[in-house]
Amino acid sequence: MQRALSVSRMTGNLSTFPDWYQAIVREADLAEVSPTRGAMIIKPWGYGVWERIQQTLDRRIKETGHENCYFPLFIPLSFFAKEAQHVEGFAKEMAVVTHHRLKSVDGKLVPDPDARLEEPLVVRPTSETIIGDAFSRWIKSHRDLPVLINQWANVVRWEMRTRLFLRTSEFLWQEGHTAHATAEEGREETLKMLEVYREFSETVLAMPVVAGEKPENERFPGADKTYSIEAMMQDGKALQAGTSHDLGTHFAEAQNIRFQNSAGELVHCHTTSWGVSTRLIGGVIMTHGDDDGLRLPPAIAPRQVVIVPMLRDKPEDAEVLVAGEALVKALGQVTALGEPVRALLDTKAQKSAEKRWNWVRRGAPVIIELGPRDVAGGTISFMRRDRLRDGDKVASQSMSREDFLAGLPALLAEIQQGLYDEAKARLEANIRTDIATFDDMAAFFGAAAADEEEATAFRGWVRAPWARPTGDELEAIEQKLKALRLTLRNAPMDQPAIFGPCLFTGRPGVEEILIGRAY
RNA sequence: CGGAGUGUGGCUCAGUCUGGUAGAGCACCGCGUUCGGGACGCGGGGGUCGCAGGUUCAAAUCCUGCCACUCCGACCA
Repeated sequence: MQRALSVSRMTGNLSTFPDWYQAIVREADLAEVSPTRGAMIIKPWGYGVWERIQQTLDRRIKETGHENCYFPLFIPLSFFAKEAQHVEGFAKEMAVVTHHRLKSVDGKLVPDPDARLEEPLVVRPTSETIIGDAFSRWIKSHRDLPVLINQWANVVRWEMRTRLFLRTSEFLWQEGHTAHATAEEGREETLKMLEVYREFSETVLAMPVVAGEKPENERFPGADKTYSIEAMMQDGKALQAGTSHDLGTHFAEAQNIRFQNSAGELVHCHTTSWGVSTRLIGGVIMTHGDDDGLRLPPAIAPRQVVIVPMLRDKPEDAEVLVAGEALVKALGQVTALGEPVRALLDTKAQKSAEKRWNWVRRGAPVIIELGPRDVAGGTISFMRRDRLRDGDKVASQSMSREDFLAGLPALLAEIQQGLYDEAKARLEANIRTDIATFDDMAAFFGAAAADEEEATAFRGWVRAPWARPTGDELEAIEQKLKALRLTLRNAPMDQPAIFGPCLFTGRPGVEEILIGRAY
């Protein structure tokens, strides 16, 4: 069987998975590496996916009472000195601006030594510090609370090794920042946004996740509690797809965010922050992609229906194009998944066969081939990207134009749901809950695997009770897991009533935790 | 920063050991025949062979230095 991609994601072992991922990013026209180290160029189709993510998530952020705003890209260096854990967490990956002018020296452009900034500026790795500073001025009274804001922005983290969408030195995200009067309100906000992310990921991205609390060692620098949604990729690895942090009063104390309560006392706010990034696109690729390329859930597909006109440099071409334009218009009148259908007539001067496969690779959910016979007969011939093939053949179907238009909302909803169900089944089938000892777990993850093929085979995750150790004991466990290339992912929100013994210590368990390999 | 590897047209790579006019497939351009399941024929454009030195009549090829990238580790939401 011919594949659209030159690389298969599943060839017995998963050593080709990274190649497959890169092939999709390139061949689905999503992004490319840029001349700037570690940063990516997001191409129109990839950016279109991001815009869909923005639109659908932004609506949810606003529906939960938040407002958008914008803070500066540059943050004075001194702002980071205020919260010790925070600076320790980010110090090693900050881009710093030290000069404001270039100078030509011996024909080479260099920063002008006379133009050194009094105080260096950090390109934001996240905005808690500068937003907290604003909060300290905005908030005086309990009547000012809560403050609920969000910003869509780019941030920079100077990572050692980068991968398109998954870890880049610059990435796009949204970061929500809120301030509350009480610990209880802060906790509620943190969990509310975690739930927004879970619902968004599952219904819009069709990407099932496990929402839970991160263990102490994986917390955001300066947070009381960090929660995450974790998605399982097709190689069995975990992708942290979104985080929500209960910052307690750490940042409020460091930045003097205080208010007078109704009793007249001056007290610290409780703050939160939460974010998702362009990494989600990487998650979508590794959740839904197949050997023919990307498969986009209709909710985030920039174009849900693409019409490829069958043109042959003959007089009837004009009729086909007219019919195609009319069809785009008619599709725009159809409402699916709560919005007008996004359709495109691909008039690019390219062979139709080529265009068709380009849209297959890009993951357009429904691809219509519109030829003279369809125009004459009033029919629509189309293929579903989620069920592209029937054996070796491309599975194409045909129906009347009326039936197609009437059935399209249900079709797009079915594709959306089908992609979710497929991923959900994979997630559920690959969380082992029957592993009771560390050695059994090590064996399961192929610690003793003789060859590379066995060592890189699909594993999934282990979910097991643990005693929630802390400090040095947790550190030791982390190191032990690291030797197996494993990490603690999160303690899922849905916990049973009783627990077996701790996988690591043998003591009575207090909750269940997920363990797996991660991106 | 440690270990390994790779730098040759847009992409994937051959050629390097054994120095002798820079190649293939795909992609791209033109013409023709095709076109509703990834077409074919003929013609064509495009590369200072990562960079800088050196050896030589002659360097992609040999020598020296440097740089970049990839993978593994370290690091990392």
